[in-house]
Amino acid sequence: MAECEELVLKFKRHGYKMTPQRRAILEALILSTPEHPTAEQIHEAVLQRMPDTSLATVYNTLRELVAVHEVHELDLGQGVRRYEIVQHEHAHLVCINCQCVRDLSADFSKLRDLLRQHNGFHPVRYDVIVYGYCDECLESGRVEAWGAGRG
Amino acid sequence: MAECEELVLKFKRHGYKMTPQRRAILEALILSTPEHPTAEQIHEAVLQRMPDTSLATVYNTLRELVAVHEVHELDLGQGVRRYEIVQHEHAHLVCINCQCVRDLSADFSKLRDLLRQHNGFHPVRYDVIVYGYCDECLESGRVEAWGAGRG
DNA sequence: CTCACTGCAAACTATTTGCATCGTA
DNA sequence: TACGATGCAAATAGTTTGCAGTGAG
Repeated sequence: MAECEELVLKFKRHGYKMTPQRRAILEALILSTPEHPTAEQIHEAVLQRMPDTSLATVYNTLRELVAVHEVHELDLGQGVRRYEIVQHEHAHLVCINCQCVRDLSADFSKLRDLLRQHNGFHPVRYDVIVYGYCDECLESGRVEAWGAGRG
Repeated sequence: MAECEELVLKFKRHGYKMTPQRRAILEALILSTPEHPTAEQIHEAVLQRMPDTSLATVYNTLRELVAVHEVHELDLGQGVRRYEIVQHEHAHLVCINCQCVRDLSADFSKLRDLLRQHNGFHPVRYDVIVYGYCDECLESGRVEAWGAGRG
């Protein structure tokens, strides 16, 4: 897995030591990035290879990866943070029924233009989240009151 | 405050009883919406008029307001939820230094178009967050390493 | 007069931290 | 070998919940 070695090198380049736990965390992260895993989910994946790894180590490593801008921490309004390897610009589609998360390629040029005009704020990062229902939920009838909208 | 009576009526219309605590919460929410207050901040404001109001009541009322779509709950990646009265479509500008939050009027038509093409997801709500630095922070020199970006 | 709402305190959940031990560079 | 990384358990912070008493409709 070339992608993994790349990430390992980047990590070392920042002065961090490479341990088996950290390598397992990086691998789990790469393999599960499309699912936008939580720290817990990464921990579960890591446990299969390194049964004694603690959740605290996962959190610590993730914090370091975020600090060196190799990983994005996502707050998608679910009360849990999710993580993804830094990649091309995209929006997140969050299903408010099954909580799954998908990517949607999109460029934020219009938003950037708007901010360029609107003096007074200096953007660093964009987070575009769309809440709604995924097809799987709608088709399987798991969403009851879809369309009614009464609380 | 006409806006407040309107909200009170909407709230009653959903079958909820109106209590002095709830009225104070609605008023605090209307007055402080531009600041995108947290539950704590709303609680503090409410305490000035109703000194015995509990934080739990604030949370409960906010949950109900969110359920009937009168209020939006915002998760801006700060570890706290913020609240705002539902209003016109806009993006949020979040200062990663002082944590202040501003609105930016913007329409999400391009994003909607993109989603219409991209079958497989049924949008309900859009959340556009821009993280960066506000002018106040940059001008006052409160941001040290601005531009360097080294962790 | 009833049942939804309240305050309080305890529970919960996600995340962080302190500390003694371990292992990479 | 030295010092950063680890596991564990305890601490923290935001939010939710259970319960007995209160008050809006």
